[in-house]
Amino acid sequence: MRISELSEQTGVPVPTIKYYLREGLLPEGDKRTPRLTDYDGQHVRRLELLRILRDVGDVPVEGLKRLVAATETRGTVHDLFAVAADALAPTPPAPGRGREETRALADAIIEEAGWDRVRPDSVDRDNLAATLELVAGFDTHPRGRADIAPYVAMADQLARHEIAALDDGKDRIGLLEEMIVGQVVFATVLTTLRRLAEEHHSHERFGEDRRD
Amino acid sequence: MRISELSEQTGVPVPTIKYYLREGLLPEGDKRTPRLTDYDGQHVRRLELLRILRDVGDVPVEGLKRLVAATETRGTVHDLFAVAADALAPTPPAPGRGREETRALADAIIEEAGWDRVRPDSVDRDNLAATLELVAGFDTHPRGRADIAPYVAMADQLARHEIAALDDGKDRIGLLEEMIVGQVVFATVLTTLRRLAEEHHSHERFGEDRRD
DNA sequence: TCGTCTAAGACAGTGACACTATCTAGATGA
DNA sequence: TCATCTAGATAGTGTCACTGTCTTAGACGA
Repeated sequence: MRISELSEQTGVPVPTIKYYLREGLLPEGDKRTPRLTDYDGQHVRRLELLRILRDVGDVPVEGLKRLVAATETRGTVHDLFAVAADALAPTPPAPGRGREETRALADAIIEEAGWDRVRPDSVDRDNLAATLELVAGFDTHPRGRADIAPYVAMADQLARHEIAALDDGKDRIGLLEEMIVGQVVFATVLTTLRRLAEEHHSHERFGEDRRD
Repeated sequence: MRISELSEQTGVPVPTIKYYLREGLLPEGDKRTPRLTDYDGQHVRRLELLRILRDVGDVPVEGLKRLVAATETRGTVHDLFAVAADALAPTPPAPGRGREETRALADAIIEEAGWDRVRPDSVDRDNLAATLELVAGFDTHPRGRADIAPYVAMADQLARHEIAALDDGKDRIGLLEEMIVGQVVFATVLTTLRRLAEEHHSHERFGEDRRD
């Protein structure tokens, strides 16, 4: 398959494909001659995967690179997932004042949840701490563990469901793809559903409420 | 309070405050003379709110503008929330092929959830449809209602919890702020917690799994 | 074989976004 | 007094994710 065909089949413009090739997001095709390269179904699939992660999940190109690098991870499938989680997590903002405490709070939340398999240096420990730091000082919202507890329970449920739903017939990269797409797609879906559900449920409490 | 003080108290640079003033995100201060304007606690609070929405929730400036406009909404608090939900929702991408079906599927999901108070023209109906459209054709992931059902149940739980948690002592704008900050902050928190939970729970199933 | 098409690869340019900087004229205040 | 600050207008910056242009040269149908 030539690059123009690859472009037609996926809907991704040729210059964008070239860009992804340059960035190492898409493996090189089979170079038949210096002027003819052959692409195949593997490239089509990779391109579709990249587009879903970008368009649905807003994963930055930098994150996609980390994810591609993560596929090289040796060890168990669990190890692979852990590295991929870091790749997918946003880079935490530089700590401001109060990060020490929020980091301790984040660690306490994770411990209390019983998530003892989370690496001590997981990027998301810092992400959680950073979010708590940013909202500290704003009156409404999360002051301590109690406010977060319902979300911990929810996240736990979600994760169990998603891990259980993975298709055992796949190889490690297949499992990784399914996990990542699920994480990204359902994060978006859940956010949207939640806004819809809030619109619905606010009616019962505030449907007649005309307060100033 | 002068603009430099407002900047110090909030940590937002003066040029950024001027930018927000220009964009109408921050109300003008009290103009004592043509060269001296007085800002107060209301401005501090608004600035903190704007920063949380941008830094934690990645709400674009355009969305912040829609939100500010939404505060003018007459009618019930429920009406106010509905307009704010549209303001906070991303603008749906232009429909591609297959949008008709995914839109019908989105509507069916909402109906099946029993969310009959959602406006027929809610922006998030299109957002849900757009996401379903983008992942259609990728083998893993949401094919139909059954895949989405667990997320619908989860969103329903979340929304009930959050609506119930709102402080009844506030005025309509206070309620709106609490709702918005909660939505945005907890969406981020939940996404992070979920990645952490997946790292933990993947250990049980894949901790020894070294498949190729 | 000729002539047109298209590819690879290098590199420059674009557009959106969210600021950030500069400049001017005119107060303010130690 | 005079360095410092202000409002307001306008221009510039940095990042990100592409997108376009150009050159060289193989591919392929007539």
